[in-house]
Amino acid sequence: MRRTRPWEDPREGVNAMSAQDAPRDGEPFPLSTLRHSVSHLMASAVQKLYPGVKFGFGPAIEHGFYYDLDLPEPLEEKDLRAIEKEMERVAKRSPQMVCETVTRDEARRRLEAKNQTYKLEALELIPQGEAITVYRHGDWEDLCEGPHVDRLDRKFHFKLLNIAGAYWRGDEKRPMLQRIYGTAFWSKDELDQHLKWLEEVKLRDHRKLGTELDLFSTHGDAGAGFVFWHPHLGAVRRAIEEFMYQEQVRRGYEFVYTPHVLREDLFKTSGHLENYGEMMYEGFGIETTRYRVKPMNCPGHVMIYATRAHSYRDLPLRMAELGTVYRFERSGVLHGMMRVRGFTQDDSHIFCTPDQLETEIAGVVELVDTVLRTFGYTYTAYLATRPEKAIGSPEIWERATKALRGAAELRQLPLELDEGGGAFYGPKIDFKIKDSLGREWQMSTVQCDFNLPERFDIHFTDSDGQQKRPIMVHRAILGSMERFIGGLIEHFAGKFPLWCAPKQVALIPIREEHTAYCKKLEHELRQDLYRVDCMDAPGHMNNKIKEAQHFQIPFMLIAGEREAAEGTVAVRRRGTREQQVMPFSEFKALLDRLRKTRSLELV
RNA sequence: GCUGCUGUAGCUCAGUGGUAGAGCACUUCCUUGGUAAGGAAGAGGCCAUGGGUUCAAUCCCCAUCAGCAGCUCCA
Repeated sequence: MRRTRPWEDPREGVNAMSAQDAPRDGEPFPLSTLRHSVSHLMASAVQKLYPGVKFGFGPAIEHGFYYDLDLPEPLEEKDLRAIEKEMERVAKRSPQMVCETVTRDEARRRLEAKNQTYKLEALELIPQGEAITVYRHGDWEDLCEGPHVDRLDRKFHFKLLNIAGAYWRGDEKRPMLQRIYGTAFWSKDELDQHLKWLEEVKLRDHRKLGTELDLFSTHGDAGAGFVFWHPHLGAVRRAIEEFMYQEQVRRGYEFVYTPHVLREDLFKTSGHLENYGEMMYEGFGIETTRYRVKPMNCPGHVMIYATRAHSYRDLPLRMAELGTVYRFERSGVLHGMMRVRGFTQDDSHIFCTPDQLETEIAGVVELVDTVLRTFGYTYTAYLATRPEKAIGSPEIWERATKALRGAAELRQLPLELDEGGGAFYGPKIDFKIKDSLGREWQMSTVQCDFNLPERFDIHFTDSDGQQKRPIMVHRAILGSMERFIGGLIEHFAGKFPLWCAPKQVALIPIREEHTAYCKKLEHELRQDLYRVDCMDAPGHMNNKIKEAQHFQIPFMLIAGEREAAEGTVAVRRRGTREQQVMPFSEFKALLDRLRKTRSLELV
């Protein structure tokens, strides 16, 4: 799953960008043009302040722009403020932007004169015969295809946001430049709104909430990239696992468990060692044999399939496992729960005949829809077709791709095309969800695989008595528990719906003598498997209310003399300050309904 | 892994070349309170780890580990 960042690369962000990109409000230029021009403005200001600077690329991106720079000294946060000031000055002093078409030789001559080595390389990237343009304002000019705004003294607002390293041309073998990210809008209001959004993103960060709500931890002492689930998040995970278990059993899945450590030879057979070896941890010996920790669950499931002969009547076989896998990730990419070295996939492999492929995929598409909607996610599906390097005959690719399309049609699922984006072993549909902050994530996936059945030489006996090759469908709905639930923390901002909330009910006695009543209710709810806390430690009621609120507990039940006498509870819903007195039985009925329907609301 | 930054109490963070502080949390006592912080006292730190520089290092330098913003790569 990939996260689309506020300053996401334009290749990823094209769709999101186009929506806000139409010129409006009498502005003759689209927002992306403004941002591209502001990146030029920034570059020229940097040039003024750091005369030796060399320039890389400086495009507009989804939420702003960046420019890559080669500077002898590392920039600091405070330097950005100085650059912003200089930008204001330059915009005032030399607002006119001019485009000039030049010959290739002329462009080269000018860049050489300024020793702009990266730009010279960029010049070589422009195909022969294409127009070469230079954009200039004041005494600063840039090799650039444009377009740009006409004047820099138009009314707009910008802010430089952060500094980071970035490889020249995105290639880790090339030098690393310094990248300054910024953003720009036509109105102050929109800029402020965007900055507020960035703040909100920060507040919801699952790592921050993870500490505040006592959800999970990672430990340098225990090793980077390994998640410790605390009781609170354990409850969330448990609820979601049960939900997934039920939904899958309903759809004919059967649950299996496979070992975490397997013979190295098995990964030779599966091809993982060859194709995925860099992601796998070193092997180790047990007696005279080499073993590996599994990076994927597929070989284990194939082992189970291969234990006996299968008839076409057995198929499809839908094998599911919450399979924990371990993969090597470079230290710099680790990120809270989102990018880790050990994680549990809600994995499944469907062994089916080519004829069953379409129906099976349609079933997965339906399951994806059910699950994602339960969490309030909307999503987009992408059909990823045959890449350059692929195994399997064109006919079978054709057939599988057709099955994917057919399944989507059956479920009335619109497909975006991701040409050549398939795995080498088969085509797939990926689902990108949109969270409550409007960010896109790659999550569910359903993939056809012709490779593993071939490698493990598994078959089934068809109705004509012939031995045939089954197709394996790999599918994950949540992806991994770590990444999914990490995303969920941010999606809900720690305010989980009742059914999967860490603690569902807090019971608060007004005075110590009301504890017995609260304890009784606690017991009753707990017998019905509710996660409930009677806050009976000595201390003030107000403090307990504050604590329950801090932990985003959906319901507080406050009980004193009146309630104990009448068998009622004073209910306070998360997010409100009002209380509502009702019979306990009525409250219990509300709970039951919210849990049963997995309601996203508390009413 | 790479570039830059960071690592001080459970959490959030001040601070200093002469062995440390705040708020919240925690403990104890007082307070029995009807809906977002009652009062008082107390405990808690080998200042990430290992080297160096220095009479002296939490502070300066180097390395390691971990984290943060990105890049590259991914569930």
